[in-house]
Amino acid sequence: MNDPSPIRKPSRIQKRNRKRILDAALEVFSAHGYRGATLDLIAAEAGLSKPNILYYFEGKEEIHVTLLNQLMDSWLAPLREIDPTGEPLDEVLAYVHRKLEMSHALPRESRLFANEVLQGAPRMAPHLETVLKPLVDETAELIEGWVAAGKLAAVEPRHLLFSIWATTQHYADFDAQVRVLMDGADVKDGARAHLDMMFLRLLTP
Amino acid sequence: MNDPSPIRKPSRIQKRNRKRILDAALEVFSAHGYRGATLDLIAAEAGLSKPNILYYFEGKEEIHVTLLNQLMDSWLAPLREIDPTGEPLDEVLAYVHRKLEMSHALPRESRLFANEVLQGAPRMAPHLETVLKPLVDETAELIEGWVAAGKLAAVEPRHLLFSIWATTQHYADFDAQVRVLMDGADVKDGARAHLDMMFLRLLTP
DNA sequence: AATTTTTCTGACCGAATGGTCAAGAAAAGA
DNA sequence: TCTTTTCTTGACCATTCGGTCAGAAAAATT
Repeated sequence: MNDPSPIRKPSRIQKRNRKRILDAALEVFSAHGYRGATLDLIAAEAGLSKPNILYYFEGKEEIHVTLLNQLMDSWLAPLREIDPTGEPLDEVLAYVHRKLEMSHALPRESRLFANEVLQGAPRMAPHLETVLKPLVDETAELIEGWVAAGKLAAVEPRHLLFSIWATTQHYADFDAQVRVLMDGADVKDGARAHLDMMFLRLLTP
Repeated sequence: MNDPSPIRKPSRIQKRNRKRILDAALEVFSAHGYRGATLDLIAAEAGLSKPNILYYFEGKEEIHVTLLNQLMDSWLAPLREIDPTGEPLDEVLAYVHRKLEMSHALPRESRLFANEVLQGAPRMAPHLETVLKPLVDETAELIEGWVAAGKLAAVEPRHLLFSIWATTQHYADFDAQVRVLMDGADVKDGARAHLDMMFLRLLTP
């Protein structure tokens, strides 16, 4: 009676406003962390009143969780695109490129994720277990197969993935530091060339 | 009159309690971020009353800033230890080891730093400019010299440093994720072997 | 147009939080 | 021992924050 009915499909206004709220929340959560973000800030950013925010979402936490759930999918997409039938070296390097591209195109998402994991992933532990882990296990097996077939140099697949994630997301997550140290210089192309060489040298059998 | 005199040298009790407070604050700030940390939590962790905390520090922010300033020194120590007269490849790989070792021995410090930079380094921007940047500029020149002398493969020094920081600190900052994906397996030795190989292959001329 | 349903908001509320203060307890100094 | 200084705390305070609610405004439905 006081709720956007969970049965009916969402109205035009509902779709528009939920989108506005989630976009504003992404901005605020990624910039201030979960505790640093306030409903008032999100409301202001969204151009809506605070009670109206709470008309569309049950509370601060639900907004955050919704954001994280949505993120997980797009965040893992590049990993899912690795083609088991492709040329191993090309596939991994293309994955590095996709991750770097995402870090550049979606820095807020990267920081939202980083913030959550930094705090111990209190609101995302189940997702890590049920969504991320199986996908990583599968990918690890694939890479092990490629290594065994002599298509890639001997690497521990999970540590390889950690290295790829760490180096690509670093440009989004530590942007404040990168900007200080690279003042003005073109970061993106330099990063791409560097990571390309690094993983090429690491993985060439 | 209400302040630990800034002129006199600190008493035995002052030294002990300031240390307790900073240690407790490191624990709390690194686990919850600046906003998520509360004086009550810090006080409880330190085993002191809240007003007593505020007898030794002017406020929450001063504790945080003190912590960051102290951190900066020990954090950059491994970089300062690079010997310009040493064997280039050995020097860089030893630096990687030191950073990985720190990530393992001082994860709270790593997360404190990560938290701060993630939020845009609001309380540390000056330090990054005045302390970190000059040191990085100097190190970059050193590495460029080594590259020009054919002692190292051609790399962009700053991106190399980013890669080293990102990959080593990842094990502390994203520990929650690493633990999920590596359940039980020995992380430390695997990481060391992996990073060793990665940077060896990258930097071998 | 009349009615029902959805969307929106001003005014509030209780809890949490950073911080203050007067005065007591403990050390240190004489 | 007596006095002074340092250290400690219970009781408060003002603000912020997540959240509620009654009812107004706007859409949709009839």
